[in-house]
Amino acid sequence: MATGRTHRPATRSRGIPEATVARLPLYLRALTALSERSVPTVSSEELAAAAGVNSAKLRKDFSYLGSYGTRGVGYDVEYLVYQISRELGLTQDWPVVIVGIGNLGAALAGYGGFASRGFRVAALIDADPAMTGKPVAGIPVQHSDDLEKIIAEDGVSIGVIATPAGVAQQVCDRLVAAGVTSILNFAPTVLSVPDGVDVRKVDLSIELQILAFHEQRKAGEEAGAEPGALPSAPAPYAATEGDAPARGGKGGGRKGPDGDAPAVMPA
Amino acid sequence: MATGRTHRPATRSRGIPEATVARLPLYLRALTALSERSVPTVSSEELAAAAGVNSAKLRKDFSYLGSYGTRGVGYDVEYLVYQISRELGLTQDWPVVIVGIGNLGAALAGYGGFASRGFRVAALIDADPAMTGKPVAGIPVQHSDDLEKIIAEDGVSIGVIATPAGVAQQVCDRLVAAGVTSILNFAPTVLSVPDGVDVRKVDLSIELQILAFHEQRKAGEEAGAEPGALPSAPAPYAATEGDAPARGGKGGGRKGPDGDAPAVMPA
DNA sequence: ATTTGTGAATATTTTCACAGCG
DNA sequence: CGCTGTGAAAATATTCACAAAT
Repeated sequence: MATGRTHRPATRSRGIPEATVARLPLYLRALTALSERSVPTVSSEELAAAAGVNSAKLRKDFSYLGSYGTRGVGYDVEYLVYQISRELGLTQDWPVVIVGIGNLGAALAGYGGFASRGFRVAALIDADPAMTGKPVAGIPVQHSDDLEKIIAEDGVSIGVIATPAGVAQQVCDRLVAAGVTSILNFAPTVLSVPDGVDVRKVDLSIELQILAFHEQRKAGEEAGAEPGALPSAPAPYAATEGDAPARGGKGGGRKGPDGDAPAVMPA
Repeated sequence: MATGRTHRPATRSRGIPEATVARLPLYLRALTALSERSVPTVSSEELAAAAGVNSAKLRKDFSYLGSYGTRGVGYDVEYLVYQISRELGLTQDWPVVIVGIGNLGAALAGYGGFASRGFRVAALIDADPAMTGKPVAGIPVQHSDDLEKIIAEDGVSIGVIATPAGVAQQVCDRLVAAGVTSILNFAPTVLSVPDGVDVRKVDLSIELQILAFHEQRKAGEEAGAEPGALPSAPAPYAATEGDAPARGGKGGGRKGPDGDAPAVMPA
């Protein structure tokens, strides 16, 4: 899903399925909340509800980690918090650098959820000289000229890119060259990285588009058809020509000077 | 994946698989970039590379939309942009409200990727009276007292929650009561919503945790075992007791006053 | 009595590989 | 030819349902 190319069966290693890995943080969050309320044990049913999944799935997920529950009783909260943390690698310290300190970068820097897990914001990096030295969330911003040095000195292996899309790839290249092997990308671009480097992306507008899709569906279903909008099923095989840009029409093409690519994203 | 309970076959309607829907925005972005460079056609191979997927998957995805390509040639860029936009519901205008105007909310408000698709930031809402009237990204912040009125007046059906976790559920409840049926949640909480309301979540720290998992794997593989860290396979069935919080130990339990739950997230 | 852990059944997603069309 | 569109196969993921454990 993120690794370079065909390489290993993706879900390799001791073979915890990717889908399960993606849910572990969810369970961990729910468990941490219970832990804080000093709840000693939970059943799969309760925990599943708190995490927003169904209990069969949760039990199956946990079964990949080992037999950490007690039949007839449930799971010991503290014990499970520890086991999941360990599995996720959160029992060790992960220094992280955030590159691009605009609104988003600042939000990330101040985000409590990082510090409370094994993550430590080792440095904030921005290309704007005016930002250099300015403290954001209590951490002084450093200039991107020093990127390589910072990464080497702190032994950083995880980088967060919160720059404008236009410079994301070059920032990525520098991070990778400097030794970073995991990247969380907020810029709306596909990053290409060498094999062995993991990239995960968070694209704010993609999520909205998925919502729009479902929203549209709801509107179309609610009463046969909509006024202006297309009705439910625009039969496959181009039944809906007419107001579509005449297929193959190579001429001008609409789309103002605001299309999308250089996405303004705060830097 | 977000709808209330067992209800409809999830991937219902004209039956575009969820996995495909989730990739359409990706294709759209790549196509828009091509469109801006006035590229008239693309092959599945090229487009797949630009979108970061493999070409068989892309062709399969497009096959759910209809036969929009030309054998031996490829896909007409403009035509495909239109078809995907329409499928995603982006040919109509979606007014969106953002609740919680901290760093994150401000980043979202200024995010170019919204405006460039069918999304229009109809209002920014914050509970802090000091924020009221202050323009953020050119839009004046409104007070949350007026939330219901704003949603009704603008016919908003999509809401973005960027508040602290502690108030996310109540904000959600108000949004839903006021008529919002799709929610994008950035607060690290599981929101419960009535049937028929879609929720998608973006959790910044979850993504990092998934990266940490893979990062840990890399470290463990690279040379048999690690110094301090656990080696690759902590055999199932609790082989790894010892430094774990004695199972069932109900007493104190570690965990400072910084656990996680009330997550500080900027408001 | 409960509630876990898990095989087996089902559903979904990805990938292969090639017929068919332009 | 080259490239799409798609059945069929393979791989993943989810759900069922119940035996086993406390």
